[in-house]
Amino acid sequence: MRKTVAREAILKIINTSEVALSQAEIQAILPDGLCNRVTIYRVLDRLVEEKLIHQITNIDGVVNYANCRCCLKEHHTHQHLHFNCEKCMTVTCIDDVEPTFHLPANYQVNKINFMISGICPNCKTN
Amino acid sequence: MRKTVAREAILKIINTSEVALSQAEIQAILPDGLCNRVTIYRVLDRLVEEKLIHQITNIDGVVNYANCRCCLKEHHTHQHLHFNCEKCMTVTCIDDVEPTFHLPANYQVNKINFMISGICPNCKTN
DNA sequence: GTTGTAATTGCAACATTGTTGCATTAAATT
DNA sequence: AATTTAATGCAACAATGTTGCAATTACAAC
Repeated sequence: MRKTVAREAILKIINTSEVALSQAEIQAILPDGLCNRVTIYRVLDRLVEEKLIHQITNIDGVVNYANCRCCLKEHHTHQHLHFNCEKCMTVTCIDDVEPTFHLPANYQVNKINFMISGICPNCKTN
Repeated sequence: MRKTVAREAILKIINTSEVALSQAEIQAILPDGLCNRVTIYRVLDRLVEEKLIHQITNIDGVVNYANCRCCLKEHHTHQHLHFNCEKCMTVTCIDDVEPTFHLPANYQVNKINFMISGICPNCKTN
């Protein structure tokens, strides 16, 4: 929970990004040599623990991270969709849509990860 | 699409399993030396293409495969939940639940992957 | 401001999951 | 039985993520 250079830089990248980002993408954005690859993984883990960012597993298995803008108003859940465009490869939160589901009794829910992949409106028209 | 030993063995394992299985799990079940690790990946890819099995990406990023028992009756979609127990680590189809969602206009949907992780009824009582 | 300490980082090495190119083998058609 | 081409095995690679440990740094106490 210390305010380190790596932590601040990574948090800023995520908070100013319109899309969810993977560790590799964050590393590419960070100034070269600002911190080690492993540090990024560890900072991301901590930020998720502290519930400052969301963790989203893409359909291709890669973990993405996003800010909590979309959830600030309400309760902090991940119960909204994420969309992965197969063309521009971006992962975005579909903020306004909260899918409804009903689990059989006795299931304890810890994490929710709803992903849809396809073509986003941007890529569809262009 | 040839009827090979590897293909038949892998398909049988998936079709008789109550839970979704990863490549590693299938390899562990297969008789030792029946086929190469790479062959398993390739057979699984083909079976998915031919829509004989389902592909599910777990929250931990590992891809799992399951049969289509639950979808035989209706149209062939993946629009049902999958549950990953954090204790027994199994991935199961929640057959009867079809979550509803509503995407904004102009999104083209190709794949759906709805995962929930937590504790399954079995592990909860035991 | 200096010191102490515990969190954080860098590095190297490893682990897991998945992919690719190419030569070899085998299924199935004739 | 011969032919064709899909399927396989092997080796090598690639991407993503993890771990142990020594070195560094944030920050609290003095």
